[in-house]
Amino acid sequence: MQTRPTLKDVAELAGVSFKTVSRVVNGENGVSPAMHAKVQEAVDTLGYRRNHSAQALRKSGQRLGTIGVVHADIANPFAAAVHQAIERYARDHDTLLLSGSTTEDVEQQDRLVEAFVARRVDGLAVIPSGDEPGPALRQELQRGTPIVFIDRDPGVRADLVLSDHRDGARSATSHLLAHGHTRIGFLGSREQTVSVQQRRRGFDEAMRSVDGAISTVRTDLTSVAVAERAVHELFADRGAAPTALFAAQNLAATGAVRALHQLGLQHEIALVAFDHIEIADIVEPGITTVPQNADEVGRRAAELLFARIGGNANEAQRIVVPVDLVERGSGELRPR
Amino acid sequence: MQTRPTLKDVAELAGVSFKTVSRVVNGENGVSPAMHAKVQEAVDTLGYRRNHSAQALRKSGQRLGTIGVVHADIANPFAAAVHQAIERYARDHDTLLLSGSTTEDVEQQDRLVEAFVARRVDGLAVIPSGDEPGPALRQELQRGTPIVFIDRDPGVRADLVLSDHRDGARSATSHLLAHGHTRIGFLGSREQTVSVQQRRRGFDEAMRSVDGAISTVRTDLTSVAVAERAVHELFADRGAAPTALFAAQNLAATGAVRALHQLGLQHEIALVAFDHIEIADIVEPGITTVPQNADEVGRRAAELLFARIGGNANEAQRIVVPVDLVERGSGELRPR
DNA sequence: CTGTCCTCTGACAACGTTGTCAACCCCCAA
DNA sequence: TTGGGGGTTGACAACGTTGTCAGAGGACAG
Repeated sequence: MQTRPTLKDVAELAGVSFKTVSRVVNGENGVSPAMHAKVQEAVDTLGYRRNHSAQALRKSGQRLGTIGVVHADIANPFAAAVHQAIERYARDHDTLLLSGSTTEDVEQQDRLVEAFVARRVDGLAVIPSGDEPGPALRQELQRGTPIVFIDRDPGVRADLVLSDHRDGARSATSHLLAHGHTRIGFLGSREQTVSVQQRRRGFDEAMRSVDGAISTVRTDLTSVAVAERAVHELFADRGAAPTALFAAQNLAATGAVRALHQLGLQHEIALVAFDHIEIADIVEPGITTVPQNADEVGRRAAELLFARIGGNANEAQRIVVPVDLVERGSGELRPR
Repeated sequence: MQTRPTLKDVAELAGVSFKTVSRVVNGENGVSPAMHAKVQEAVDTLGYRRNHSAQALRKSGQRLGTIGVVHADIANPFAAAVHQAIERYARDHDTLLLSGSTTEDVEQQDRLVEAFVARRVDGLAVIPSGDEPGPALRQELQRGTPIVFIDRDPGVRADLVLSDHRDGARSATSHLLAHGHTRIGFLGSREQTVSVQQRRRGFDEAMRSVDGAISTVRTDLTSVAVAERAVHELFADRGAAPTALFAAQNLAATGAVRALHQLGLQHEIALVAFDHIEIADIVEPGITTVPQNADEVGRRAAELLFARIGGNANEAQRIVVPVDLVERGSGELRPR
């Protein structure tokens, strides 16, 4: 990439001072029409684009119209939907998104935070990995950098928007219990992930409320394939196996559905899945889910973040977006 | 956000010149151990982070470790998967991703390109919207800015990585024809989208190769809901309706599957879908697909882009990633 | 003991932009 | 005719960093 034209280059071509070009480029008034036209022509000829770094440097301390989004896994449909919701909001505020994905690695998360901070983003939206922030993120929190956490409690006081994991899991589990199940399997993804821990807690609470209810727990089902295998193992011995499953995360849910179908058990083993599943209503039986509202989560998070960036210094807020169970058949199967 | 500490602030605290701090921060040698320790302590105390804008400005013309990714729709699973593949590659090259989504709007695409260029990204990866680039993008191409296009032919000479849309559509359609169908419906998303045009072309070619084959074409099915409705309409009059469907895009495919199931036609009307569908093997019958290899597409695109950034000045390359049909049942249904 | 070289440190300019201020020109009123 | 004022334009500093260069001081050889 060759060097780009600067204000000075344009000025030279137009035969004026570079400050005048700056005025034209920024649409400031106090430039005569003739001068404006002459400069504009030179700008177009050279294809001048303002150097954002120089501008940012000059106006350091001010907002620059960029926020950083730190994902745990951008390929997760929930994360992608949240991303889109944030972007939609940001666009209305003339703000761009820098983004990165940590693959659930706290160190990579810190590296991203440092890279974003070095670029002097106006603020950060973080879907936190691990159970607590790394040193870099912690320091930014302390500095008062505008930060909003999404989907998972970061374990520190800060703005946070998340679904009601615990209540969703509790109602999913209660739903299964209400349909007569007493042996229920819990399928979780990364055990370290706080949101999953919350769902686990909701599950446990519901199970404890019924005498004699027996839990079977499988965690660290971090991909569709792993979850699929786990369910196969679970039903290798039908005698001890649960009669219903609560899949606490979308990938685990997909794996579970797949395995149940492969085993021909989809009409016998009840299933409730946390999070949205694309064609939950097409499979037979339809999959009862507790879908998250990614749009709402993303939008509320963006609102909080931009409020902070705008100078809001109130106490940290915690927004819990409710979730509601959607019956589609799989969760209403009764034990044989 | 209050102002951040600068080299000068650290220098003052440590009682040295700011140039010495610069040396320590950059790990340059020629600093005595005692000095290094003293400075490092001050750096840690203040939580100094280098100002990327200033660094970028000073070394203008050099690479800065940021690339811009312009999506047409980041929430599309294919795009998200490509994004992730690019990021994985970029991370190995110490490069960050700036990203934005155009919602298929050429003007928004140009706005994003300008914003990225203003930030002096090292290069751009673009999933192009519309059928030709806007003026800003066009200018960057002319400037020789490293740019790689993904998934869709942009209509200009430039590096390009895409799936073999035409061949995939042709083989999908031939597959249906080979199973005895002569009335086949084409379900397309945005008609302006080049990749969809290519799939349409492949479909037409296959249809023309068989005497008496009748096409029914529905396009601009831009969401699952719209596609669903279109399929309902298509089968309002069973007499004239096709006996098989080729869904040329993932959202259209999902809509089609949903409608067929609602109509109870999933065992009568054959269906082949372009692109990956998450639980294609779970529904009954399984959905025969022509999946794209998003990982491969993203990786190859990143390779091309980084080669350009690295100075490769060879002629523009066009990489076509093959696609292969996967039989799962829905595409092998024969007409009644 | 002196000169030379090497190590460490600092002064200064420059990157491209914007804010401040001064200078200029022309017009109009006294 | 002259002075003042408004409208334009330009000179210059500053943002925070890195590259260049020079200077200070110590070690070592002659």
